[in-house]
Amino acid sequence: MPELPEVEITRRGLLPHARHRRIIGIVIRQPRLRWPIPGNLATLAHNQRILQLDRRGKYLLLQLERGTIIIHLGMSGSLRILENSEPAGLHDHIDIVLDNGSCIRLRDPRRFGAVLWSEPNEIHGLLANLGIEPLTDEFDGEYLFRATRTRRNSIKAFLMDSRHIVGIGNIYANESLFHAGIHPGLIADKLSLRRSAALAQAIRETLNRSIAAGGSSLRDFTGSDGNPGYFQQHYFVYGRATQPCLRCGNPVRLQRQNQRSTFYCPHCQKK
DNA sequence: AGAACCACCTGGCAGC
DNA sequence: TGCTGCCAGGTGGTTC
Repeated sequence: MPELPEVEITRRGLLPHARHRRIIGIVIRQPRLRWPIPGNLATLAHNQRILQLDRRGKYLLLQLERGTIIIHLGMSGSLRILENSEPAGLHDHIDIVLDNGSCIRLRDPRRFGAVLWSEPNEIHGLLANLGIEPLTDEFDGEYLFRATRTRRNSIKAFLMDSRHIVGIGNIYANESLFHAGIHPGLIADKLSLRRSAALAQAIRETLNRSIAAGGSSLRDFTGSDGNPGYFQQHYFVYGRATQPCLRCGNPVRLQRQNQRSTFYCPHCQKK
């Protein structure tokens, strides 16, 4: 489920349990994620304190004293804090064992996630070409307008391209375009300055609303049977094909776009 | 340079 | 009940 809000909720949920703790071991049960987990990760991270937990786009960054553990949740990944003695499930691929008897455990059934290592002062290749963070002040209508000027693909594909903007996946691209009243098939460089401002605002509000909703159940990050706090959300268009638009009542339409499902209201969203 | 498509993997669900 | 086919929240690499 992880797009920017889910990763941010994960970060906030883990933070109080992980920060200032020392890593005393790493248990790798299944190294074959999107890329192999480095075989020497336990050695690299051993005995180091977790100084900070950052997020860049959909990547979580465990900043250690000398290096960084980079975690991506892929399509199906989730992280929880558990007692180290808690038995691991089928898809629990790696534990980062902490010095207080707990561990950070990654579950990822589809194994599209990643756990990688970055040396101090190294800019990892995966992070090197990432675009703007949509929740920063620099991201506004003018920025979006300028960034789309020469882009001839659809605005939806543009929003989902992490080289331009990070953190917006299929769900929040659909939802943001709905809230801005913009048709997902609009060619990006046809977006007016005025509508760029509406879209930038819709993106911020959609992401922030979702973070606020998920943040209300952060306590679920601890304990053996809790789900990460982002499990239940309702959407305006995503997953609602043929159902009435919550604004105008006309049926929500489903269309394939760049091999992804695109949901929109043909009445509320115009090219 | 930029856009379109494929691949990686498993689980869940609809339809038969 | 069990099989088949299709779908899924991401994204780097390849091809055009």
